[in-house]
Amino acid sequence: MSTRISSIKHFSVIGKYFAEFWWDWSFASAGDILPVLPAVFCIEEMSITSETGERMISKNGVDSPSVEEAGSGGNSGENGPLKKGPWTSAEDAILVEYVTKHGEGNWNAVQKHSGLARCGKSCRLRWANHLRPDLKKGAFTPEEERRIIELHAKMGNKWARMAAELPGRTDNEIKNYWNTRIKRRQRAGLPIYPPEICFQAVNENQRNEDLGTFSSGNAQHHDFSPINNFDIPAVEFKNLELNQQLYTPTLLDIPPTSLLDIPANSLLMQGLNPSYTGKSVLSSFYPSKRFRGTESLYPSINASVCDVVPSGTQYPNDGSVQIAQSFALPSAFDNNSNSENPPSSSSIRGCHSVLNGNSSSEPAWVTKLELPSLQTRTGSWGSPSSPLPSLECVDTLIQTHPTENTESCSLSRQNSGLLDAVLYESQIMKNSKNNSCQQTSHASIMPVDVMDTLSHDLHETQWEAYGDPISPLGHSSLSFSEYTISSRNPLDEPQSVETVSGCKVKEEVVEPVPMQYDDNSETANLTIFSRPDFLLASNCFVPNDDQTRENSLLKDAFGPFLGEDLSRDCKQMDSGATSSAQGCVLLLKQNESITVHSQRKQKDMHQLTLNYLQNLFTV
DNA sequence: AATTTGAGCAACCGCTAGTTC
DNA sequence: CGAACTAGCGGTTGCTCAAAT
Repeated sequence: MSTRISSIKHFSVIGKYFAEFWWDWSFASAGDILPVLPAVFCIEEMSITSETGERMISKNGVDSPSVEEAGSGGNSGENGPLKKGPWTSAEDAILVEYVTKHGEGNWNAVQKHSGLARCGKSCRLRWANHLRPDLKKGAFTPEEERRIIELHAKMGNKWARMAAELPGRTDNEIKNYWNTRIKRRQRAGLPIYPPEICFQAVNENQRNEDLGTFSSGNAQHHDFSPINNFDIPAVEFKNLELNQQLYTPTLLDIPPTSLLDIPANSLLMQGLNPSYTGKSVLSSFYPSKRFRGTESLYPSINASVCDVVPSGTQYPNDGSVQIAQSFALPSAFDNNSNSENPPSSSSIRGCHSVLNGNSSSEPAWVTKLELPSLQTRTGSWGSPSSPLPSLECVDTLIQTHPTENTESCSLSRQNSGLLDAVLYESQIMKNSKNNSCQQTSHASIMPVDVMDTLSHDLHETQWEAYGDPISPLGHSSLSFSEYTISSRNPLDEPQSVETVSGCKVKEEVVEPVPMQYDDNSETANLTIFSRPDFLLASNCFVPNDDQTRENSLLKDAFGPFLGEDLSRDCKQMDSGATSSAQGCVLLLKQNESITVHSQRKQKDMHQLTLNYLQNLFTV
């Protein structure tokens, strides 16, 4: 026995494994628990003597009670310090016994009545995550994994709700799984959502819209209807190694990998159409935290999407300008037409803390990043929901045709940073200005009824244009069609990775099955709403009073920085046009909120933004 | 064989929000 | 109405273990 135990480094490990055994064999009924306890104590006692109680010191330096203490309530914690760190089987037993007797709830009473030196919260977590008899142990099954992906595509980071859909699984478990999966797939350069999930979610969203959810204009339901909940799931991108050197000072103080993880081309696509501005990139900057009930996550976006914008009149045909709009904040494009979401006095309404009424002193995006899932929003937003193809999807799209342009190898997103990618795309856009002109002229946002009637035409013209494999966006939209169809196993890993001129690109196996958009108005509509450049509609292009004020701010803020170019740009904005500068100024304004914490950050960001714009204008 | 690195997991923290008293 | 309690969330930390170096 001692040999067996000595092979296990920590008694908590014993407890862990024993707990599994214990539950598997002893939890047929709650009444079966207690007879097992002596065995638990026996093993742990031995492990302590053989391995010492090194782990009894918790990380905060509080002496943890020994097993005996925990078991006997020697360090009850009612007056003494509460124990932290891994739970022992003895503690588990105490907790289980307590819950068996008294039921769940009133967790703070556990400590008082059972002598367990754990806070109520810890007890609750332990019970919920490990001791509940209905918990499923072991790794997720493929089916569960598939389900998690699906659910995440619909719900975002609603771990508890996801857990509710997966019997026996806990939110923490799912969260850990998801985060691990994200990391793994990011490392592998894979899209987070498998293509079929993308398509499925988009389809579901569209179906729901067709059922009238979005026309109800009722925000009360969106929290109950995950699919319609435009909640932005958190997607963590911490470990992607791309371009860290270049951006380590980081634009906007966003962890560089997080920003860069947003595929440059998706930024570009957004940039190509200012309507894309408000959400995917910026929602990453302004992640949703939990919001409940009637809260509208992005009221300004809400307003923006449904506004009518004359087509083709207000977008400067300068790709670089438009690109910069990728960085604009939602608030910049909010003309507050939605009475349900009155204009905020803050010009940075995209900021989560503002939206949620929180007065966090720190911008939410300093520490949190989320990417949009495939969710759409409906309800109070009263707008056609925009089933966002995940950025990961776009990411994959980018990689689908890596050799279409030889330049992509020298300046591909894979090998260069965001700025490089932007510059690269700018160059391409210059080369295909005619194309982009045509494209952007269609890039305006119109209300859903208009969209309905025009979607067909839009598709025929714009979509084809996007499908041009030579155009800057050609590969994107084209491959999106392919992408959504060509999936095999959603969990498939890439078949191969090939290197083209030093650029590592993932090879996607694509079955060239064309979508019949034209024959299916629903699908066509879906296509339009799914299009990245449609998704982030903005009403900023309709000048109003707010706009005028904004533009005046622009001039003030950017004049000294950019001189003639920007001044010209701002003048255009005075007449209703918009500009990259607008977004950047807002970034600067946003950055001012950082100043409280770090003038250095602000300085860095000013410089970075300035450099960015200068690069744009000089490409 | 020793060390390093990274994945996976459990647990915690800080916070917000809902519910109950 | 406010306090206490609880649930939930996002993020983080620390640990173990296995693979890589």
